Amino acid sequence: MLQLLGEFECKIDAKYRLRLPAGLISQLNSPAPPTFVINRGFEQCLMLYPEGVWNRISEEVNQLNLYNQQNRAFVRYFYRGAQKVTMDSADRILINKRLLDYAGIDKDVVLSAYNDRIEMWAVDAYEQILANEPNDFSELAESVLGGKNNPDL
Amino acid sequence: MLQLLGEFECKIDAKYRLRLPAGLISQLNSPAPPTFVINRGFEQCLMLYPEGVWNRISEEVNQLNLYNQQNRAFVRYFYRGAQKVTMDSADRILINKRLLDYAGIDKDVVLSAYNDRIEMWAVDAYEQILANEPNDFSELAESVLGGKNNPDL
DNA sequence: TTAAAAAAAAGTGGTAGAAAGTGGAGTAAT
DNA sequence: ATTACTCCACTTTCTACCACTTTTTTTTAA
Repeated sequence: MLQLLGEFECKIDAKYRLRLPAGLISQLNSPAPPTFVINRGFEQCLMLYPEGVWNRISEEVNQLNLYNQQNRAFVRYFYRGAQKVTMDSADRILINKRLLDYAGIDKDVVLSAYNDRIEMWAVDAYEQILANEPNDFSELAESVLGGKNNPDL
Repeated sequence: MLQLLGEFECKIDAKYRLRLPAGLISQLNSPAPPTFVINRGFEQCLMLYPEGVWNRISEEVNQLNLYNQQNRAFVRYFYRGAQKVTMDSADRILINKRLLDYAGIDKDVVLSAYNDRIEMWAVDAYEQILANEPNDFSELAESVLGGKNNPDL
C-alpha cells in the first residue's frame, strides 16, 4: 500500500512536459518507469494516480450498469478525461493542453502527494486554497474526524 | 477484457472522416484493422463499440421476444441507427452525416474512452457535461466505492 | 569546521521518427 | 453523370529520445 507524501514545486517546460521530482519517484518503489493516469480533479486541480492505484479504483466503477442514466453521469464524471501518461527517459510526463487549461496551469506547478495519489495545482491556485483553509480548519477537523476530544488530534 | 482509457481531441475532415488516434488503436490489441459499431448514444453523444464488444451486447438484446410491443420499442431504441464502420488505410472511419447531426458535431471532436467503449462528443458539449458535477455524485460514490470516508475519492 | 570535489537532481534544447492533418484521383454505386 | 467511398501521397505537427548545462546536495579531505 502506497503512502505518498510531500509537496514539490516544479516547472512545466515549453513543450508541456513536467519533470517528476526524484523525491517523489523514489516513493513509488516501482521497478520499471512508472506509469500514471491523470485526470481532472476536484477544485481545479489535476490528479495523478499511479497506474496500479487507478486500476484498483476503476475496476469497481466499471461494474456499473450503463443503461442507468445516473450511473452514466457518474462514470463520466469519475473519469473526467482520464488518460494514461508515461515517463520519458528524463523522468518527464507530457501533459495534455486541455488538462493544463482546466487547472489554469501555465508554468509553475505544485505537486502535493498524499495517501496513494498526487494533486497537481497551479501555484497561485494552490496558495489561494491554502490561504482560505485555516479559518474553518478546526471546524472541518471536528466534523470530519468526529468529536472535539478526538485523540487523533 | 478491454480496458480502454483516454481522452483525445480529433478533427473530422470535409468528407466526414475521423482519424482514430494511434493511442487508441493500440489499446484495441486487434491484429486486423479494427471494426466498430457506431450508434447514437444517450445524452447527445455518439457511441463507438469495438465489434466484439457490440456483438456481446447485442446478443442479449436479440433474445427478446419481438412479438411484444414493449420489447420492439426497446430494441429499436437500443439500436438507434447502429451501423458497422471499418477503418480505411489511413486509420479513418467514415461517419454518417445523420449521426454527426445528432451529436451536434461539426469539426472538433473529443473521444473519451472508458471501460470497453468510446464516446464521441462535440467539444463544447463535452466541456459542458464535465463542467457540472452530478448532484448525487457523492452519494453514488459512497455506494459504489464503499465507506463514507473512502479514500478512493 | 570549512572548502573543494563529486554526485545527484533540475532545467533546457535539438532532432529523428511517428502521428496528425489534408487533398486529389480513381473506382464503384446510384 | 453525379455522388459516395477508398486508396494513395504529401505536409505539418507532435513527441520520445538523447545530449548537454546549471544548480543543489552530499561526500571527502585538509
